[in-house]
Amino acid sequence: MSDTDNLCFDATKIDKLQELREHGVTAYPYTFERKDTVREIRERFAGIGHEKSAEEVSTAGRIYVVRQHGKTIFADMGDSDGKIQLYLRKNDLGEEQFDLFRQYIDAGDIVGVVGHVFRTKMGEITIWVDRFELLTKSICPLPEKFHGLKNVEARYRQRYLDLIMNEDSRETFRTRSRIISLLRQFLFERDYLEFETPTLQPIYGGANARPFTTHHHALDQKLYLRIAPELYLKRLVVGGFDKVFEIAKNFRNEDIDTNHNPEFSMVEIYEAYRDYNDMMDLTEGIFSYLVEEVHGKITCSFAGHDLDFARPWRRLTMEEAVREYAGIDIHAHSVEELRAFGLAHCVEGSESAATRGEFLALFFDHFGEKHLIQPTFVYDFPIENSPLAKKHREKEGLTERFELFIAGMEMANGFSELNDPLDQKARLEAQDAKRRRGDLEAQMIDYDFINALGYGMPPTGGVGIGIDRLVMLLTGKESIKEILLFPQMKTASPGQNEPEPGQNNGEE
RNA sequence: GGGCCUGUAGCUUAGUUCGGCAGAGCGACGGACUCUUAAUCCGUAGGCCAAGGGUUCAAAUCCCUUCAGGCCCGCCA
Repeated sequence: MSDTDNLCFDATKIDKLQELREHGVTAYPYTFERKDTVREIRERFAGIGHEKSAEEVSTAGRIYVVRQHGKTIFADMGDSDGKIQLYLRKNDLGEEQFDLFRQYIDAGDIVGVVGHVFRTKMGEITIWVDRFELLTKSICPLPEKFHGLKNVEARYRQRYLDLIMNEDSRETFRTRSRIISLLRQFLFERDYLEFETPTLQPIYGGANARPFTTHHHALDQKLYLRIAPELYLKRLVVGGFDKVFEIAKNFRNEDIDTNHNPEFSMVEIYEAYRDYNDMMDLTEGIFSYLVEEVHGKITCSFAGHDLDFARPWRRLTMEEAVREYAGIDIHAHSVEELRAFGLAHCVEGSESAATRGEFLALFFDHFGEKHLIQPTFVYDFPIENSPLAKKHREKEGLTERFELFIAGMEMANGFSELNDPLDQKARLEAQDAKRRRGDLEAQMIDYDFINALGYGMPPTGGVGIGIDRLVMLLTGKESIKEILLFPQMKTASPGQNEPEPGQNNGEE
């Protein structure tokens, strides 16, 4: 495969680079003494008039547009949080430097400038450049200055270019960074400890999902990329850390769509001596704090919905949700009647479901989820699909588990953590039996985890919050690809995904 | 897995209905211009119309296959 299939280098720009070197110009110097950012200059000189400032400024950034006017040049330069106009004159720079800029500095290049600030006749705050230095020569053409980079696929595949060109995209990822930072701050202020647990796991667990597999050569052992950090974080609670959390990348071998990426971020939080009611309170606290910090108010709009995060939020049991949205009382009917109801309404899975609990979950998924627009906790899940949640203290066949729904999306999942080692052993054995029967999403038995419970885990509440969906919500982006810097995309050009000769690609 | 839609120059796109020389703007390159800002003016180059096959005197356009992407549904937390 030739270079030109993969590279967008511009022959003219490479020629310019070569000529610059012949002129003794260093195209890729090592440093530049930047004393001011664009934002600082804009703030400090907000009141500047047409007279040049006495004070000298020194800043650096990427050139976006060059407007040549014979013996003067205007250019727009931007750094990570702003753009500013440059003004260069042949009189000031001297013929040699001026011609160097005119000939060789293009949109896309990164330069450092030293000069004074003034406001042009048209009112634009501008740096009157005394001297400049090429800091990085760009040899790829920049997209068009006015329309920018719009092509969705190119924006995802070449995110760096998207970020260079689209301020809206930069703003989205600034917000993402801020959300994660605020989340940490919220938890640190409440004395939670942040830990990192293994991503490569010999036994996967903590969720129902199909894992990615890999192989460790020296150990000659199969390993899985984690589908959840849950079982390791609970070991920490057993070990005596009462308030822990992890912001974890999880990996699930599933299809990709507007709400799912194979690797995604989640915060999982565990706290001893708390139950699922406390974790619902905590979840409310986190979301309402973030909404208020990011939006400056307790509401936000998403996908055409006006969402109100003022506490307390609606809480209803799964039975109540099914009664309200499916119009059927689970307990008033036999399993046969429930099946007939399910079949009549084309509820997926109705043929094989065998218990009230299974029908409860099926009916909720079918009728309930899409109606839950305003923040709503649904709680008390059937035991059948909650192998890590504690049995309900009063209700037979249910667990103390909740999920949070906002705008029809599942945003969080938590429970009173199962800490009875014998119960946990039985439930994981049941999962493993399903797995051996071919259920690709059922869990394995982690005996070491069961053993840890055997030493005694205090009563514990836990919750996992999907960070990507949280960021979608707070940035108003309806596709997960818009809020992931590098969403998973199928390899575009043939040959790029093939293993190097003589190497094992690590797949099982 | 199913449905709908998209792919034309570096970027943004017209042309596809109804087959008839592949067009524009920006960008690039050369030239003019000392307060412009989507600068302006003059000139030049740049295309295997996603890939492959078919129908036709003639295909960007019609048909088939493939690739990549978007949206919706299914599966999935």
